[in-house]
Amino acid sequence: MNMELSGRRKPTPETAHRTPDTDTELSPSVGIGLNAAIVAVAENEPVALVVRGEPDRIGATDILPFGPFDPIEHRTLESGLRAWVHNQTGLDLGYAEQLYTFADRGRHAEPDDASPHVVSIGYLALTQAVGHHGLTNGVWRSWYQYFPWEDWRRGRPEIIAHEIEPRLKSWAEKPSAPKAGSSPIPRADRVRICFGLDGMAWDEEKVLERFEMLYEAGLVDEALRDGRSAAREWTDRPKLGLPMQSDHRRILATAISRTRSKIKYRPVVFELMPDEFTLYELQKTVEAILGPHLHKQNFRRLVEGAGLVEPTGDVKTRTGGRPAKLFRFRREVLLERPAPGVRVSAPPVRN
Amino acid sequence: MNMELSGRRKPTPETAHRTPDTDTELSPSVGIGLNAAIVAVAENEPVALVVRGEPDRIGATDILPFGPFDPIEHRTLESGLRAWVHNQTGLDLGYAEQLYTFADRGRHAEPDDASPHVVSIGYLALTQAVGHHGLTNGVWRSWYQYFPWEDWRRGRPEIIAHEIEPRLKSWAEKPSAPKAGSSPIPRADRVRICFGLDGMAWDEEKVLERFEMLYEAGLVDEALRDGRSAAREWTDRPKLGLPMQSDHRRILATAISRTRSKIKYRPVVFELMPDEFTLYELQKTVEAILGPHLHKQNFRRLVEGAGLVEPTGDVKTRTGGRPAKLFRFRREVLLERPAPGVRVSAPPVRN
DNA sequence: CCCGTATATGCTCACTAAGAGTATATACGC
DNA sequence: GCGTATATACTCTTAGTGAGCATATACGGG
Repeated sequence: MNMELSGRRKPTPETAHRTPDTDTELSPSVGIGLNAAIVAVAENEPVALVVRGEPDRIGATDILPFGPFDPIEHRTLESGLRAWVHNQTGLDLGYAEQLYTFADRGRHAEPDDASPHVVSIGYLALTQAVGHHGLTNGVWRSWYQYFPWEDWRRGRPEIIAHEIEPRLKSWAEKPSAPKAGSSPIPRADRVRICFGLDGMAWDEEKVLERFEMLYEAGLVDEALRDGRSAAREWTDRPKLGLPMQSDHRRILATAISRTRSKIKYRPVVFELMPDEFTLYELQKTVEAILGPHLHKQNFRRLVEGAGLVEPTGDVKTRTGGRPAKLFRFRREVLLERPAPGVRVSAPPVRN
Repeated sequence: MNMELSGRRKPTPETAHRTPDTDTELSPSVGIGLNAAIVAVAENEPVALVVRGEPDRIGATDILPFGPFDPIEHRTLESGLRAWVHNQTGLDLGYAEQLYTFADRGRHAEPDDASPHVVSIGYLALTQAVGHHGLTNGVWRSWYQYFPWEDWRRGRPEIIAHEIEPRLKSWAEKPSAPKAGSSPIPRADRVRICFGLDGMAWDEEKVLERFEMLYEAGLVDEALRDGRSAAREWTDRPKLGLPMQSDHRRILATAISRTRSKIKYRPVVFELMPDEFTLYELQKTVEAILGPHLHKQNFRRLVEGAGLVEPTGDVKTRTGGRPAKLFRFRREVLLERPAPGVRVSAPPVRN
């Protein structure tokens, strides 16, 4: 509501030099877009649901399901999102949470100021890739296709040492635009921290920071499309992951960050799992999302000790070895602990 | 950007039953409001900056600084927020981060459907209460005036046992509206978890959940104003904290939640501190925000061991005892650790 | 001037959680 | 039947954290 925004009253009589112009239209020509990053894990591969559109000027075809928010038709932001996702993909979302509201990027992309400005509200949804109830449109794509530098499952991805590290280091040597206010952290340090260079630990949660740094350095296609000068300055700009249309790749990066962080203190992994699963399957799912730094015995102790799962009594055979006990999510843990999750801690420095 | 929202292209040709009506106005009549929860700590009291308006229909006068987002004038959401805050209070914000975008509450408050619908984007800002550069309007109010049940500094607040617990328990006995989909957690369990009843631990981060539960149960004034039936059903509804106009109290609750959580993994306390401070002052500030569950010696070991502070060499005398060493924030910690913060863990169950 | 008090600071101990290694059990395939 | 792959159990070590005790230093009152 924000009644004071609806033109009834001025905020405070004594207020300052400029008060909100509450008697005229608010935020003229601002559209609100709802974007869904729908995440699942299929065969140990973390995937996101994308729909394909016509290639844009940088050849990006992939789009996250989206649609404008209509306050008449949609009771809430989230229900609007669910409606759009259903209409575009046939999927009925389960778990969904709001991520972030973006409005400040890509203004350069559309110099035509008559076009409406858009604020996009990103959502994260978690679901099972198989047993998706009625998917009619869209494909599941590994999120590491868009962010190959995030895939540490087979060790440190080579793209970091070969492509990213040298270019970011040369970018760091250029002077950054001086910002007003406090002394900013030098670029070289930001690079080190973001990408875990020179002995710094790799922090798997910094997905968004890394993508934004690559954007700022002009190293992802979207930066070129948006007319960022840093992008034009490269003579040998590599292809760092698949681009997406609009700022959808940034929203997906936010979704990955949030998923990686939330899995540790809320039992959201189970949104990605079938009803029954073995502990090994659960571990593989967690590793698909976080990276493979998990010790099998400790993982087992962790999830059982935290009361996150309970055995069903059945076993799964044909695993290639001793049959594995089947488990299910133990819902009662929600009633017992304030923040249950797969509390794996950061891996040691692996460079 | 979001070019596909700007009327240039349809999302996907093969897309489903209904595609976004991109040829007409997007999200008609949606205004975007920017709201700032500006937090400081003054004399060991956590405070928020509010401006006073005319009383609304429930007598609420307090408003968070706010204003509509204007995409022409404001380069980014955050810069728009800073402009509004400056204009309304004279304050130049330092640290600010986005909290959440609200759109789904209080529709009942304004049955006049011709009034524009508003989406409000909440921001959290942290600053020093003293040395505020040029505050011309607005007052600092303890955030516990709005959320007295959150103030555990003198033990468990009596308002929980006297007012909240009995009423929430009787509310929990009423049947909740059955929701479609998965089996929801019973109200009684939600109450226990939210407010740490019956031996459950108090989780100081659940500020928003608690406020929303009180709203849902009709126990805060805003619920009555919004015409929630649960609010009308109470014959002896108590006054649970000061109400605010619009949904600003909810935004403040979100801000407190975020502050309490973020202080643990990012060095944001220092935004609230003067340049030089004693460890005891730092501890008191942390306790003002989180609650007083800190062991002095361990706190000291924690912040020094984490490299968060460094001694200035000076001491502060007239402390009533041995002079205390003065410290300052050690900025280099940002370059060393991925997630530096005052990593205090949850207090033991205290009921 | 000395001593009580309040605060600051240092040290130690116990308990727990987490990383990592070793050993044993059980099914499947050749 | 036996090798192999996987599941499961047990143990060791180390780091972190909660908590208590001891000591240092200034201020104020008798």
